Amino acid sequence: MSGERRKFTREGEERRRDALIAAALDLIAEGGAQAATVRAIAERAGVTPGLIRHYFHSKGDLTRAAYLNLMQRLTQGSFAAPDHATDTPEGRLAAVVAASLRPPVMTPGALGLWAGFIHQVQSDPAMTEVHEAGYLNYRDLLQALIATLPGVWTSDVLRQQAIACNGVIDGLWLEGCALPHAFAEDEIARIGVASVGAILGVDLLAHLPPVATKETDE
Amino acid sequence: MSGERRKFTREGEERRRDALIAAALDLIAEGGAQAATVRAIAERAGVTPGLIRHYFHSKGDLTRAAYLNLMQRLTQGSFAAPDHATDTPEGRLAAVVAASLRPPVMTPGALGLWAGFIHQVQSDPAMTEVHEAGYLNYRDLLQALIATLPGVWTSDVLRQQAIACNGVIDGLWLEGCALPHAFAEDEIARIGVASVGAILGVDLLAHLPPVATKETDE
DNA sequence: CTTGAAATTATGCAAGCGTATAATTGTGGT
DNA sequence: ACCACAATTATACGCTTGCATAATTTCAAG
Repeated sequence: MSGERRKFTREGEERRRDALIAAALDLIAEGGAQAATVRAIAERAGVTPGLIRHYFHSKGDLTRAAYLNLMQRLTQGSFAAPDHATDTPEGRLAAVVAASLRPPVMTPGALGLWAGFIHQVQSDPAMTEVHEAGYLNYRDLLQALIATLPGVWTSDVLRQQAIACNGVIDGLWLEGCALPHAFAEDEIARIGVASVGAILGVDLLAHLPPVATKETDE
Repeated sequence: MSGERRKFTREGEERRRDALIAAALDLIAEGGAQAATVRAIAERAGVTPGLIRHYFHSKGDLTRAAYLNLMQRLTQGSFAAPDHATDTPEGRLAAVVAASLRPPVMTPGALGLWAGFIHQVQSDPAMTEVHEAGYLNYRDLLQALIATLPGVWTSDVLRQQAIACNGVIDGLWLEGCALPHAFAEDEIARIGVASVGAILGVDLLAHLPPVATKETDE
């Protein structure tokens, strides 16, 4: 009657690490950083707590790995265009902005996730570096896209435009995540595309890609 | 030799509540929500932990009160113009935007503080309400300011402009808080004023108020 | 079929958490 | 000068946390 020892199967190291990271991100998104305890993460990943310390030197290590993973997926989600049939610079830019302000990038869970890391980003130098790299990477991609637009600007102006566009996108992303029901369907994406266009002096709204309805990606 | 019982003085209820709230906000800003334990808050406020439950029904109660306090101070910080000698609509708007993107509103601690509450804002209906009210209040003040600008727009366009302007401000605030050293002195404020101007089709940069140097506010 | 190393589980520990409750102390009214 | 009451401190309890370590199980190689 005494509890039998739990059966298990050996998995590759990579799969286990990924599963643990995914579990941690899930929990942070749902319940904040405080909900991502060692025990909860293990349970969600289908293992026992001790295994975490077998794959990660400490909980902080797992946290850092999870944040890196998150940043990569966020940038990819915005810049990996699903089917940008449009081949004009305006069309590509509008597609990136819209993708950043729609699911699955703009999601209540995404905001909680991001917020759950902020303090560690500010206090842990290693995470500050990851954050800064991710931010600058996103902004540089955006700036490269802006540079393809018709018109010529100095690199200084270009930089300021990229910062400003990145700002609108982030700010609208934030508000759309925080108060989803305060806006109409796809309203944030439309406002974002229009605003980026206004900042750059280009009409982007005409290139707003339609919201994907039920496409099974793959 | 056994520890003598600690001396204390009675304070007014309001002062004690304020002190506890201030201590909680300090700790969250410094170390995230996890650092704001009952014991740490009490120590920071100069009292013993039990007193918290004498003034607040639970720790969650204290947290809610602290968030309300924070939101009020943030809005006030942006809209309580210090010395807006400028009396033009453009000048007033530029002053609000600039104030939102300078200390003491734009501060590393402010971001940590805000992020520390996000999850509770999303899960606790009472805090969702406080957040939504604070957001809409800020946006409405902004929209009222925009409406005083020359030119006539439909209320629909006005609403979208307010959302967009609020978005740039929030986004730039976020990035300025998160990566203070990634931008030049007052660069964020300048970009913010310029971007809001671009979105509204008005030249606001000419009205950018100078950064206050050493004025002892009072 | 055995064996041995690696992966996984199980158990335990010290510290910290929020909360409840009892014991004291300061203070204004009489 | 006292006294009662509210403000404050002190103590204790049950629970959870991250981490360390020992005991087992899987699985591939020989």
